[in-house]
Amino acid sequence: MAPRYEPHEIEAKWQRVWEDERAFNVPNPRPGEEAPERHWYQLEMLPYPSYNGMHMGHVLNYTMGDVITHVRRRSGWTVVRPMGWDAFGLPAENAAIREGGHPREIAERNIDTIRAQMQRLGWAIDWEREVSSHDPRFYRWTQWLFLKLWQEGLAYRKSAPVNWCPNDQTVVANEYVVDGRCERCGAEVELRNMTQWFFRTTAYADELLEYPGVDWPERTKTIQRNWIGRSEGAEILFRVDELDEDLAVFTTRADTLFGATFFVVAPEHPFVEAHASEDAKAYARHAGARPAEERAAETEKTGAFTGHYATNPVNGERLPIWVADYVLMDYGTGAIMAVPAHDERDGEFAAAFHLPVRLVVGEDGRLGSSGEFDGLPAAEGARAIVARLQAEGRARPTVSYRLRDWSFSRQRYWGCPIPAIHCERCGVVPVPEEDLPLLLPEVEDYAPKGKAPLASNEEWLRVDCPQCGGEAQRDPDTMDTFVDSSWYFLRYVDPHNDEAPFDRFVVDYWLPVDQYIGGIDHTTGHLLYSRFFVKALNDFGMLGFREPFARLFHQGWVQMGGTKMSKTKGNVAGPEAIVEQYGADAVRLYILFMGPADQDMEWTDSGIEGIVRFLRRLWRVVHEVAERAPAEGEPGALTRKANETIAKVTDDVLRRFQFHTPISALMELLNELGGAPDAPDARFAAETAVSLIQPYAPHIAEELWSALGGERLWRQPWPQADESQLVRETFELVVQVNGKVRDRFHVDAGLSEHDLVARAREREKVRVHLNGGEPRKTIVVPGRLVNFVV
RNA sequence: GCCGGGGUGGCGGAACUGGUCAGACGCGCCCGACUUAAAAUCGGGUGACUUCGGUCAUGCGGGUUCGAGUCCCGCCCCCGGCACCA
Repeated sequence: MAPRYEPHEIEAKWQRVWEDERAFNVPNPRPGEEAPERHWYQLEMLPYPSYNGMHMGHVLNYTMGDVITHVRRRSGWTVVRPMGWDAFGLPAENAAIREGGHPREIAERNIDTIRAQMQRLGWAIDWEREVSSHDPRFYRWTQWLFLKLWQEGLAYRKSAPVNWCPNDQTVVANEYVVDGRCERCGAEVELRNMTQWFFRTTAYADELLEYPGVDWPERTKTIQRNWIGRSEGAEILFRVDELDEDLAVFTTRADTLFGATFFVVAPEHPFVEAHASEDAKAYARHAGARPAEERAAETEKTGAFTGHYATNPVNGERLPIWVADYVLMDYGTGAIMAVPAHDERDGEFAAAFHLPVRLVVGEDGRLGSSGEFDGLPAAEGARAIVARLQAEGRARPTVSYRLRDWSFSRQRYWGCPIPAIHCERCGVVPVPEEDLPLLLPEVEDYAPKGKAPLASNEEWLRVDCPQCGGEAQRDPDTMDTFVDSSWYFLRYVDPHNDEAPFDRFVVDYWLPVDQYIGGIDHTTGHLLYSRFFVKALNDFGMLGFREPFARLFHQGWVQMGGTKMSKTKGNVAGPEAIVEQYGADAVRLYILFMGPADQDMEWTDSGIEGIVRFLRRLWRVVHEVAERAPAEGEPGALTRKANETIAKVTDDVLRRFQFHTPISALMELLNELGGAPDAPDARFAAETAVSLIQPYAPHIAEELWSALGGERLWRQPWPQADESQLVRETFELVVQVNGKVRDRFHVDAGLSEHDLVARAREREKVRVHLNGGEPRKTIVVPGRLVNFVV
């Protein structure tokens, strides 16, 4: 009799063994010593410990990573699979304000809960590499990297309009403003002019458009490319004769220059304040104060004449200069030449203010009314016009981007302090490297008040200038948490390094990350920032690659009530209830069996019974086989089925990234095995089933492997399909007449096409449908079918 | 509007390069066995219609092909990204 299946007992037992035997701890290579050549860096996006526990979306994500880790490990790869915590950030801070307590306590409590859940689920993680962004041993190096980027000119300060969240009382990066609202809290953001720290992400705009040697989903690359928004065009200077001043415009349609009939500047353009009429200034003040969202939603064009004229450099025409809010200050030069005939928005404006319209590109795509350029195709015309103006010093080809530099200062407490000192005499001075980490001080009150909470900590704020020794002040802002997550994957592989953020030899060994798994919502944020960091650090000579993530997979959302699980919506389901009732193996199998991992899925536990039945049947059948004396005889159908399953599971996991179909295949194998537990190859089939299910359900697999007399399944080589067993000796031949199946019967696989046709024609059902006639055409698909066309 | 992804049984989904009557595997449902009974377990059935010969079925309409869920053209619907970006 088989013992009872007690998931809690066997799961605890094997988790202890794995820990004692350091089953999933992986050493780093050392220079001069031999290290495994086949290595694999398996990474899933690090969790944000804002919940007191994981939800099923996390479980899906990390279980997928776990399956890959096991299959790769057992296929001969040395797999590193670390884990850590994105612990800084607003949710912990807001929770602390709401509930009392310190954000550190809340973050660390949540980390403890999540870590315990992860361990309970039995994931193959190298816990000795655990890092947390709020740990001074980590953020010391975040600060160090900031100083490096600053020193190299990739971090700088400037006053610029930034997104201000009035609820969180802090700046929010463009990437995390959705529909004009703060992605975190949903409050409508305002534009504010503030002096902020920026990373010069635009320095890599062109390179970020390319993905050399990188296997990413097409849609992800498209989203990033849309976000970067590269347009080729030209900057053209228009002269304002009476002011003896030039105004630059950016255009992608230099071919329409002869069609310009007016000129427009953005309300925020310095020209308005300097030279515009009082009416125009009043308009600009009013328009500029409106939120960008509202401006964009406006269908009616509004504007005012400034009282000045700009001269079109190509034909000397004087164009009235208007101010209008449909022109944006932060794209191009904040000024445009308006061509109402060839630009929809300019056309609307011209209609509203009765301005002239002049057509200069014909139906045939060639220029007209354009002087010497008449007859040229548009693209060629644009080049020719820019070339002529360039010779006159009035134009140059340029490229414009939608991408903005990343503003990363936050007026909040719970983040990495910025190691910069403001000195009246010396300006902004870096904190000396030997003074790092610059510790986050304790403060009494970190409630947002519109200025950084650290600014109220006088004692911390006051400091001697490292350059002149005079009285100076620390920078009171903290860094965006996306700075932490832009390099955590580098620290994971060298987490205990006290000399540097990471060792180049070590990162060059493990990285780029072989497989990254995470949500597509991070496409224009974290994923773009991480690429920026890696390119910059490569330029600094700190590492030897330019892309952080070689392969990328986005899991679908686990939803409840049709929307993504979120704590604020209250639709969160965690694994604990199912773990408690059925064990970790059941949860792991069930979440992967729910459907294709890249598709959104509606959470329901109504199907868990099927998985539990499967596990119990597996338990019973394998024990039944283990207790029988092996039968004598030739391998048969079970051997072939087992080999087919090996091929299917391996291919699905490693090549197709499909995790639910292997479970179906294993169910099929078990169904066959259950029907023939006394077959001569039952033992082989049982061993194969247990071995193949190990990545999904490692605890029951270990236990059953022991029952079959094996040991340490996690160290056993991944099964290889025996090709010779995949070849069938007979197959079912389908016979069609005019494409309709009329008969099917088993034939020897070795028959020639001629024989197949002959055998097919003998069949009674086929003869009836052939009606005595001769087929006009016969199609033979070897190994499958014969089709007669009459 | 532009770009990307997707529409298959009551449900989740399978069918990987056009080729074994599309629907694997599981859920649900129905029937049966065991049981005093229930649960659990085990066995069987389950796309629709049917005059039981078949016929119709993968969002809709057309096309290519001996053969289309799979390829092509047009349309409808759903999801995601970008959007007054010159």
